[in-house]
Amino acid sequence: MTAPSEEMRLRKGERTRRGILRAARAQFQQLGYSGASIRSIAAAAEIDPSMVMRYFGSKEGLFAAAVDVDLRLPDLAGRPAGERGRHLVQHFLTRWEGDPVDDVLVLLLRSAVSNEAARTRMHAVFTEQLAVRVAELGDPDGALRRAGLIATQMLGLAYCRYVLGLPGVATATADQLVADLSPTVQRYLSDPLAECPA
Amino acid sequence: MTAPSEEMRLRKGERTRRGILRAARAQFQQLGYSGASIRSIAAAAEIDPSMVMRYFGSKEGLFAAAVDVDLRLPDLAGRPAGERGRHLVQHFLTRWEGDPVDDVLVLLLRSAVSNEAARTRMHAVFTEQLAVRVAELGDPDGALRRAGLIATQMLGLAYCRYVLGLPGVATATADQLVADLSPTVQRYLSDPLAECPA
DNA sequence: GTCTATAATTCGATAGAC
DNA sequence: GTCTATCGAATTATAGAC
Repeated sequence: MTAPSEEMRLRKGERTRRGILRAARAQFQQLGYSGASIRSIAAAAEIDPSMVMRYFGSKEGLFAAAVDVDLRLPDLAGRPAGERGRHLVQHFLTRWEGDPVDDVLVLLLRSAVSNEAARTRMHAVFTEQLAVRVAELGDPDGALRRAGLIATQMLGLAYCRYVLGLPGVATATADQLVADLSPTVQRYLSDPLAECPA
Repeated sequence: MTAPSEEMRLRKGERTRRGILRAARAQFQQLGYSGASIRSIAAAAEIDPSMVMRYFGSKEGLFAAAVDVDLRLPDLAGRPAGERGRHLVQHFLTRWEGDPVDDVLVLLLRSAVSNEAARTRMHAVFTEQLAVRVAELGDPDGALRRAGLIATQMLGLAYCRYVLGLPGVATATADQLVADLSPTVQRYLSDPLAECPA
């Protein structure tokens, strides 16, 4: 009989690695990039600080690994035009309500205010994931602006609800928010955009 | 003939104080609370680091002084109901476009992700300034939620345009943004809110 | 009021034993 | 793979000369 081995429960190294990443996300989220320290992250993960360096090379390497994110945006083109706004809002809220503290997009949101790498990553997520989905609906010229408008509303929601915990926003139910925000996103997806002045 | 004195050009202490505050806002905004240092702030203000301690007592004291903000929100009740959304969006954008880097609300927005004092201050601005204006329009029960919805849209805009510099948002003109966002804010001000589920 | 000097921490990163 | 020990740099804050 061989060791429990590679397949069953992950190799110990992989478990350690994930433990570090989880602790790192929590700390980067609460304290920002420079506020979090390798020492405190290691303490939270209950391992030695030198292990962090071994696995990720540097603090920057750890951060880059921590902010990898796939939004897994649903296909909107296959949906009735009138339901797309609601569907998109619902997708974000379902994802966030599951484990907001653990969601990488919220971490990116918090980190981007003081970290260039996080800003760059956020731009990539925006253009490669959100804008691409919007562009699939036609109006390729306006896709970037439509996606931008949607981003202002959805990132603003994440910021007010999960970062600030604003009274009127954090106390609302997810269903209320879906009902209130869906018409906005629906309009950004389908209504004519303002003309650019001469 | 007395000294040029207290009234004309401010006392030297006051000028120094303002210079420190201006430098501090710029650095806190770019680097976050822990990323900015008293030394670098003092260098930018071209004074000695110990002066900062003398004027503000500590880094926390300096920060608290730097994030004091008055939105100077216009009176909405005196306006035609249909123009309120546009008027409010226009107010924010005019203020931000003037000197976005220097605006204290954007500084608060950036700081609140990693600083408890900034979050607390943001809550106060929200309830004492925005929510109060919204409550003046009637529907006192829904005022907090309406104000919250407006906050998600306007703070989301500030975040995407001034913090992230997102392609579709940062490249738009202020007039385009006013046109695109006004209907949203107008709806949050006046449309019926979603019912709270049983 | 303004500066120098420095105390007291804390940080990221490295070297090397086991 | 995991740990101890430590370096060098940067930080906040204080004490005191002028």
